[in-house]
Amino acid sequence: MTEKQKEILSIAMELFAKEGFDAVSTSRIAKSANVSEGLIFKHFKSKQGLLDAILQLGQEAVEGLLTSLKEEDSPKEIIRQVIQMPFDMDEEQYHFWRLLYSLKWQADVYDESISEPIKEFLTQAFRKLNYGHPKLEAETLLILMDGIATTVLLKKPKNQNRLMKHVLNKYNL
Amino acid sequence: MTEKQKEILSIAMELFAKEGFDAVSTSRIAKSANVSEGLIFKHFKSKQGLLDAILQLGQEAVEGLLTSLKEEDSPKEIIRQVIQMPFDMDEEQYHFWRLLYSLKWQADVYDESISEPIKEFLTQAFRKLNYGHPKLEAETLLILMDGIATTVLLKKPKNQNRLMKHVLNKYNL
Amino acid sequence: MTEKQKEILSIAMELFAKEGFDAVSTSRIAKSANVSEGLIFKHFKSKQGLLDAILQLGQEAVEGLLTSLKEEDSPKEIIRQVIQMPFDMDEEQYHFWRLLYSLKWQADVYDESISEPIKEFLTQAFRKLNYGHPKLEAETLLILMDGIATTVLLKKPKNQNRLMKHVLNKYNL
Amino acid sequence: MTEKQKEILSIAMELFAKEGFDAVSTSRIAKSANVSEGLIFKHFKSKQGLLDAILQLGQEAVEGLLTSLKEEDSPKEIIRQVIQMPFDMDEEQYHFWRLLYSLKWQADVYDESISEPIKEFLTQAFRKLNYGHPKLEAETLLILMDGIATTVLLKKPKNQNRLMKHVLNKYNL
DNA sequence: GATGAATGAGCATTCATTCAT
DNA sequence: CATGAATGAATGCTCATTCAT
Repeated sequence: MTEKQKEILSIAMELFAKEGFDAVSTSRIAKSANVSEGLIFKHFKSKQGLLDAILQLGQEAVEGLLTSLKEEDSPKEIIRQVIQMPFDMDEEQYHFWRLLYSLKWQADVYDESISEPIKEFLTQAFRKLNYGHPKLEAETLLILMDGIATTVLLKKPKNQNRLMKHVLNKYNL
Repeated sequence: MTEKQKEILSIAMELFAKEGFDAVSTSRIAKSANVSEGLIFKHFKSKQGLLDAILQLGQEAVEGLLTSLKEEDSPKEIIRQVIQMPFDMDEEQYHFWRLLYSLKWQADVYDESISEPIKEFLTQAFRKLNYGHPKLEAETLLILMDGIATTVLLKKPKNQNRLMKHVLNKYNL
Repeated sequence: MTEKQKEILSIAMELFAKEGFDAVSTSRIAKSANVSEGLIFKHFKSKQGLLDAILQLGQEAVEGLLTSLKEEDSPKEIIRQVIQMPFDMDEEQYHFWRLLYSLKWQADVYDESISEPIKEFLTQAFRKLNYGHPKLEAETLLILMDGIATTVLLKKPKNQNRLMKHVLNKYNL
Repeated sequence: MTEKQKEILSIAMELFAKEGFDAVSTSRIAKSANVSEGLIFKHFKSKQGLLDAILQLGQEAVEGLLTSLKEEDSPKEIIRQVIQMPFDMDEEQYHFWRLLYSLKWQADVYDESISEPIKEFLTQAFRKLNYGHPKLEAETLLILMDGIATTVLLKKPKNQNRLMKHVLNKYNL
């Protein structure tokens, strides 16, 4: 992958994340990335192809996270890690997740495949801890994390730390 | 407001909700509503004006909900009502909220003014019930409700009822 | 049909005829016809749709010619009329036929439906005149007329009249 | 000329012939010929240069045909040879002539230089056979052959042989 | 109130072509 | 000889919007 290709991907992800896929034209991406508009299409075939490439890259990063979850077997630690997830993102991750969350609202794109394996881990963790409805408990926690991610992505709230501790506390962590 | 105006608003809300504001052209709205494209601009000045009119109408409906909260003074009842909110929406409300939630991700549009008064009610309710951090507790519950609303709007899950009961149970309701 | 629509059709036909469908951009047509480019698409949906509208119009004109052939029952007169056809075209017809002939070479577009009924008339005429192979004779004459039309459309030769008489003479007319 | 150059020429001729010069992009030629797009421009300077090279090659082949006509001095044989020309083409010739015929309709490209010397031969042949208007007769025959070539190139008709004999018969051959 | 003709800017995409390697 | 990254202009087409009727 060329330097320019990376530049295009990074700039496009940022713009898509901030303003939405439809609201950003390929011409703007080209200008922001200081390349010709044609180059985008040479490398990524279409605007959609560009988006796909971005998602592909993010997907791979996400899978890294999952591996670390997989290696953990203390149930408390698994729950703790899931709760902490949305609270530490670097700039790159921030853009990726913002993009992913905004895409969910576009027609047909909703895709739960990312959260499905996490739900599995959580369910087992809650079962080990003898929760009454481990699956429902896992779902509820994931939904809460979804809400937290949304808040973090949209409001960048100042009391993130207190919020995190409050949630950890709810699960006796 | 004429019959045609209502028709335009309703159709536009549905399309915006399902596919996103940017992804729906005024021409498609006109065709779907069986009116001329010109009429949309006669009545609503611009595409943005059309969106504003939709949001205005929804806002008024939301304020109705708030009034009923205001008249309630049992803290448990207030919390119960907030938790139940996302679980019973009719078709019209469904479109409105889906639109509102999708708009949050567009540049600059984020607007917490709707949830702010609810947060106030919840904080007071939790305080009356002697929760340790009533404000944080209110924020957390609202975030959870946000996550639940997202799930309901995007996945229309089948176990809505169990989920609702599970959450109510967490707050001893 | 608006004045502007007619203008677009006429200008487009001329440009397509002179330079070929692919070689003429919709932007050039718009400029030549003094209308906005958008208008072309409002009225004719696509560049292809514009071409179709042109062909449609020409087709109707051609069918007029056929009716006059149909009413003729002297075989000699039928043959004479067919031979004379390519020699008297006004400017409008000239453009139409040039366009039609140039389109034949584009992939897949070849369409003999126009000449088929004429071939039928000619075959019967030659049969009445006791030609040995009336169908083959009709085909040959049509092929010759095709060649003549090509010459007339491309070279606008000066000796058209002599050529016409020479051909008429070959068929004892 | 390298193998790759020949490949490019051959593929390009076929595509130009089938779909028209304008309708075929250099990128498609490159892909079809399994070479890089850059190579086409290295060898042929421009898309037009590529076309010129193709025509050049064809021209040389045509001149071969003329030499054999030149060596024939029986007038009947000359006429026979001209009539037979369009009826026996191999694949390569077929593409070349289809391309040449399609190019005639493009602006300005009409070029009679190829047929001019043949017209000369025919005129002399008809004169030797004491036809009344040898030049007009030559022109008419060439026009008929043009029509026949068009038919053969576009329709690949099944009765080519009967058609050829019918024409030969018209000239007592 | 309602239509539909008309616009001009912008869109994603493709084009022929150049050039460093 | 050959590639493939890179360009900038042009393409067909859609957009939100205006306006005369």
